[in-house]
Amino acid sequence: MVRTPCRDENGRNKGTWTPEEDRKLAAYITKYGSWNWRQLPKYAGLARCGKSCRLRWMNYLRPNVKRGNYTKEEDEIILNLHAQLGNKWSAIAVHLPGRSDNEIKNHWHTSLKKRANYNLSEGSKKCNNKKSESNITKRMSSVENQNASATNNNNNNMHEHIVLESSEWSPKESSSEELSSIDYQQDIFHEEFGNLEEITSGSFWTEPFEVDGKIDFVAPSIDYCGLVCPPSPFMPHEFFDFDDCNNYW
DNA sequence: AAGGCAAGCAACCGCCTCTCG
DNA sequence: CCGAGAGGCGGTTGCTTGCCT
Repeated sequence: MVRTPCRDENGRNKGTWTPEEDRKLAAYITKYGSWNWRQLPKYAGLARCGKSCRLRWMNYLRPNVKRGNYTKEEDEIILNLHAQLGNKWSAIAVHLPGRSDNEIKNHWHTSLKKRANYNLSEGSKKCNNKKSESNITKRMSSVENQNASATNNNNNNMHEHIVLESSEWSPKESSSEELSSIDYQQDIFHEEFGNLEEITSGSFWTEPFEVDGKIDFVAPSIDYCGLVCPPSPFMPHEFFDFDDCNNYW
C-alpha cells in the first residue's frame, strides 16, 4: 500500500513518510505555517522535497482531514460534481470539507468510476430524476455552508489562519464523523508528538539540521516554543504570541 | 500452503498557472 | 513585457493487502 523508503540522487528521502518525518512536518507547519514549501523542509529538518511535504500535509497531516469511510452523500456529491466539472479534483474537493483532491481522485478511480459508468448505462434506460438531482444540490450547498462557516471561524484564530491555505482547520461541532477526524488529528499529535514538553525539550529541535547529508549551520533561530523560526520576512518573530504557545497546544 | 491477481491508496512526476522582480 | 521561481493540479506509478484458485 505504501512505497518503501528510499533516497533519490540528491540524498533526499522518497517513499513512505516515517512517523518521525510526520512529526517534524506537522510540528513545523502547525507553528509557522507553510511560508515557503521549497524552503520548508530545510528548516523543518526534513530530507524531502517541498512538494512532497505539501502533499503529505494536504492529504494526511492537515487538521480535520477525513480519511476513508465515504458517506453515500459524499459519493453522490462527487458523482454529481464530476459530471459537471470533469476531472477537476481540486474544484470537487472544495465542496467536500476535509477531503483532499488526491483522496477524492483515488476514491473516484477505485470505486466511483464504476458506479458512474453503471449509472451512465442505467441512465440511458431511465430518464434523469430531477428531484434527486435537486436533493444533491441542496446537500451540496449545506456542505458548502458548513465549509464557509469553518472559513469564517478560521479568521478568528491567527494560528489557524496561517496554517491553512484554504481549508477547514477550525473544529466544527458536529457529526460523529467530523469528531472522529478531530480525534484522529489529536491522535497524531499525542501518539506521534507526545506533549509539548517532549517536543520542545531535549535535543530534537536543537540538533543541527542535516540537509543533503551535510550539517546546515545556518539553521534559523529557535523560538520560545523550541521550534525553528523561518527567516522569512512574512514570519517575523514578533508575529507570534509566544506566551500563548502552551495554550495553543 | 502457495502463487496469481486485482483493488486500494500513498506518493511521485511533470506540466500549467500565478506572482513578483 | 519577460523570465524565474513557487505553488497547484491531474495523471500515473508502485507497493501492500486481501481474495481467489
